[in-house]
Amino acid sequence: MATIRELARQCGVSVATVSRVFNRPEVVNPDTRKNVLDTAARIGYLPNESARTLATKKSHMVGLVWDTHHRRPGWRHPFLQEILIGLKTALSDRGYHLLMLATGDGEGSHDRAVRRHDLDGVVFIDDGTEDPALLRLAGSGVPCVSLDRPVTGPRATHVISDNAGGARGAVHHLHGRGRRAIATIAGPVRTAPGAERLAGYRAALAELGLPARGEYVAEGDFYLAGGHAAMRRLLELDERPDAVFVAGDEMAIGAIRAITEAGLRVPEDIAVVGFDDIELAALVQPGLTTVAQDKAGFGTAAATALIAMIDDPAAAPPPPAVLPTTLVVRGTA
Amino acid sequence: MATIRELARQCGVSVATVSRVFNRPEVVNPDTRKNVLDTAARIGYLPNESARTLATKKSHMVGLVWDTHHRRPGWRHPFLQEILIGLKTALSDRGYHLLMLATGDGEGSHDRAVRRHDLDGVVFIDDGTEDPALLRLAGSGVPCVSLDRPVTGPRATHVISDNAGGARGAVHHLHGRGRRAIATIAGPVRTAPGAERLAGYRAALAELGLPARGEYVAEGDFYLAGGHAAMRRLLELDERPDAVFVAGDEMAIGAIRAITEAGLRVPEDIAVVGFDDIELAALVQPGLTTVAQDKAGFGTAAATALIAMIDDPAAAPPPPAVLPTTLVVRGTA
DNA sequence: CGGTTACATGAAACCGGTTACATCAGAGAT
DNA sequence: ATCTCTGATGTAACCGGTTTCATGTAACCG
Repeated sequence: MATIRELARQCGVSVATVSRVFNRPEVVNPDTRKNVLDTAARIGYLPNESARTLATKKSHMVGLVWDTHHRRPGWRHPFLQEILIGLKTALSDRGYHLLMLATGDGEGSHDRAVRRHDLDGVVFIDDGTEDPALLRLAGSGVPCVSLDRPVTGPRATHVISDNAGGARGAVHHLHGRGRRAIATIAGPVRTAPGAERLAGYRAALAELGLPARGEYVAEGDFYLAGGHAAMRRLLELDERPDAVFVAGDEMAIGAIRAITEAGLRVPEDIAVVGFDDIELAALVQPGLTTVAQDKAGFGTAAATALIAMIDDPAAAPPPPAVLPTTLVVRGTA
Repeated sequence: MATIRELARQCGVSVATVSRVFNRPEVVNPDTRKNVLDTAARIGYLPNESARTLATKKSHMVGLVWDTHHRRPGWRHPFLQEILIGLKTALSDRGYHLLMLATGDGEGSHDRAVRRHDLDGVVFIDDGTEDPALLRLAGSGVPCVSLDRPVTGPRATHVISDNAGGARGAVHHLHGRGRRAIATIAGPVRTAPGAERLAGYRAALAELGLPARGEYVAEGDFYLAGGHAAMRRLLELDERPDAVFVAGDEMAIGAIRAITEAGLRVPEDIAVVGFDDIELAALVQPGLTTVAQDKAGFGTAAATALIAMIDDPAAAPPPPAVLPTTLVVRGTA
């Protein structure tokens, strides 16, 4: 394995010069530089990352923590792969790598791993506000960015969809289709997306001059069964709604199933708009009209924010990134 | 940040002793050991991974390479999250971490990353046989384990589902339901799963004494549209099949759609069995009967194989792990 | 022409661990 | 009492980079 000293010897220069060629090429004489680079390529020299990290305290690695044993067993993050791709691409463009730190390692191990490996930053994916190890991390001054949930810390920020705006757009769309009795199936209000989408629904009703009826708000759990149950409750109301804004696609599929089981038709009797645009939304029949999140945007926005914080250790954390949503009109509304 | 020398000073011992406490605790006096561990906990000492790696050439990290720009844009690996969880859990139990190395970095960068970071091993996820960088890697003597596709190399092995067995089971199941005109929609035969599932289908026909008709084999592409198109071809045959074994769930959904569009019913007119047991399989209506793969098993089997190779550098690579499949009977057959 | 300056480079300390080898005390053997 | 062996520990070199500081050379200036 070629080391920097070996390379220096072959080039007839000192190790300091070789190091400069790779780290601050502009300060070394162009001829020397070319010579070093050529020989490096010839003998297959690659700088050793551990040695660099040891000397500089910068690992060029960021940790990725995501919950492996989610609140619900069998839960799959709807966008994990897209987020991973976005993150990975944006990070590797800047010379960073991603180290996985799934929840469930020995207690409180995230912050340990960060210190042991000199990680330059961390991203929390759809998680983070409950685990004490994560709070400790966010508070410790390591650059952190959280996806889908706000997080506070001296060098922490987050990226989130425009949940309220997307919800508003959905309700306006239903109104535009002539619906007036518009109900909602909300996510758990203790989650940021759940609360924000509900707020957007209410804001839209107010803007449209529609009454805000308490019985038109059913709380679900973001899962299919919860959407199903919530819809059944809505169907039992005296004044049955003619449209539902559902705060998550999986719940929306459940809701549609409940509607169908009740002998009603979608969208003729009840129109449905979901939120997320999961893969399934395009595959069910009729196709689910839904508010699409910018999946790849999560990854790239997170990478951008993280790198900004890493590059300028003194600066304040960038403001939360709010990703625009898009209404995808298919068959259910 | 506490270093080993600082800890040694506070304990009144040498750095060598401290190092031994963490690496070969049995050779140090129990009293000394306890003293060192206690003070370590008190001052929050954590051994620095870069320094360890530099000294030992073992990074306790394994690379994960998976294709970010798959053959088809928008392709999502059906099990990525489950595999990741299985891998991560099994690896972190043994003190290893996962470093992500997505395809699409600068050309041929996988093997570079492996060398730069002194990675102890690599896992390829549903990928690997085409990229020259991966072949180079597998040939280079780094422990490699590939998921879903065979690989060869001095220290390479793979884990794969019992594709042939699963396919056989599916056909036997259809036969048991009284079907005799059993067609198949195969995956691309150049892929291992595609070829093996087709072989299993043929084997079952032979076992059951059913004729092997060439026109009953339609090749798909593992995607919904391909399954749809393949099914339409099967529907045009003079002797229409009364059952189809489809080598992938997504294709199966497409096939069912084609059947429905033709005015036929599933399973009454044509029974369908898929392969994979993707999330969607349980959510469509009627539920898709399918051959389930052991998703978490992929991750744990890969981790086990990898660690075996890492622990014994001299040994031959373990034989390929073949994961059993399970037939999940739902509504389509 | 002496003095300042910019530029290119080298020598050596340093990052924080591991480990080969040396040392030493005490137990057991002769 | 002396020798040997074992167990516990310490000394110092080493892993492969980065970076401070010193040095040398050539250009620039009044």
